[in-house]
Amino acid sequence: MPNNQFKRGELYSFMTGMASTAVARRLQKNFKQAGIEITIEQWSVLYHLWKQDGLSQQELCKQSFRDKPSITRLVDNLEKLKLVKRVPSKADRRINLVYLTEASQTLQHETMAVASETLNEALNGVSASDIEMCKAVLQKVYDNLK
Amino acid sequence: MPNNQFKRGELYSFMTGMASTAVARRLQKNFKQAGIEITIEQWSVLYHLWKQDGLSQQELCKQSFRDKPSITRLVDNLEKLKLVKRVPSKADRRINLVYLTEASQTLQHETMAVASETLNEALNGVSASDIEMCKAVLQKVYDNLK
DNA sequence: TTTGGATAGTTGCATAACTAACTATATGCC
DNA sequence: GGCATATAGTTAGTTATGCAACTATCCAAA
Repeated sequence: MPNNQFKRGELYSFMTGMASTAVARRLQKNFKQAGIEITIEQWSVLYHLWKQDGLSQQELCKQSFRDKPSITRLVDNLEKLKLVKRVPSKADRRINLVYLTEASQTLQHETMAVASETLNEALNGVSASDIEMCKAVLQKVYDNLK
Repeated sequence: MPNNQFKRGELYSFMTGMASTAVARRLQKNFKQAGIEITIEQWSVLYHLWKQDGLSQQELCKQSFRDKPSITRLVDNLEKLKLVKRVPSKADRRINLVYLTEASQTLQHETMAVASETLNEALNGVSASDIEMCKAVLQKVYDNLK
């Protein structure tokens, strides 16, 4: 086994996603402060629907990197909040297509503004090239484990 | 508001900690394959006790970046598994000191080996200098939000 | 046509997270 | 001493995750 490039104390923060946890927590807090009453997990589902409405739950699984039960329950909760609606596919009755409601359509700009602000807070003082480097490493890590 | 340095599609993966989630999941899987029946959250608590045994729950909160209820329940579950033991402090009866058991002391090397392997998998093909850069960015992000 | 395998989604169970409200103990100031 | 305040830890409620087992539907090959 090759020596791992992380020293022992650094291994921990990488393993436990210290930075991304902090970002997620701050985003949640900023949503709340802006009067937006959704969780970041719910937001992440809406995020994909804003890009393309009417995705199936299966497609939401893939795009949000969650398993099927997680999506089932997130969509359950989003439906309770009247932010999405399940519509059975006519072509294949196994499939539920998930559609945005008017309420969630209007949420898009508001939440994206908060997310951008949060990201600016998080990345304050980090150069664009360092961000690019970091993104590339994280992508590589993800691909390595896929 | 300044333009944020992430393009829209990239914002998402950063916000949701795609890479660190993948690492955590893989580590959990590798623990299981090695016959180690603990969660990575439990492991992260033991990790701090291996560095210094007999920490209070409050100190575990700080070091593992969790709130008090989370630590209460993690210690509950670790105690059920006979991996730690709560000992009330004699100096201050509000405080529980958390001590490793023999069983968890022997777990240390085994789990650290699996963690190192997992990290090597994750970082395969990433240069040492890129890792340094990435670590620095993540640390900066964490500090920005602290 | 039927049967067996694959796919989409749901449900149950255990663990873990955050918030808020709570108990118990310690400490400092009058 | 006694009261206010701070600190350590627990409990309750909601949301989310992972795994395993389940139902329903589709499809293809015998």
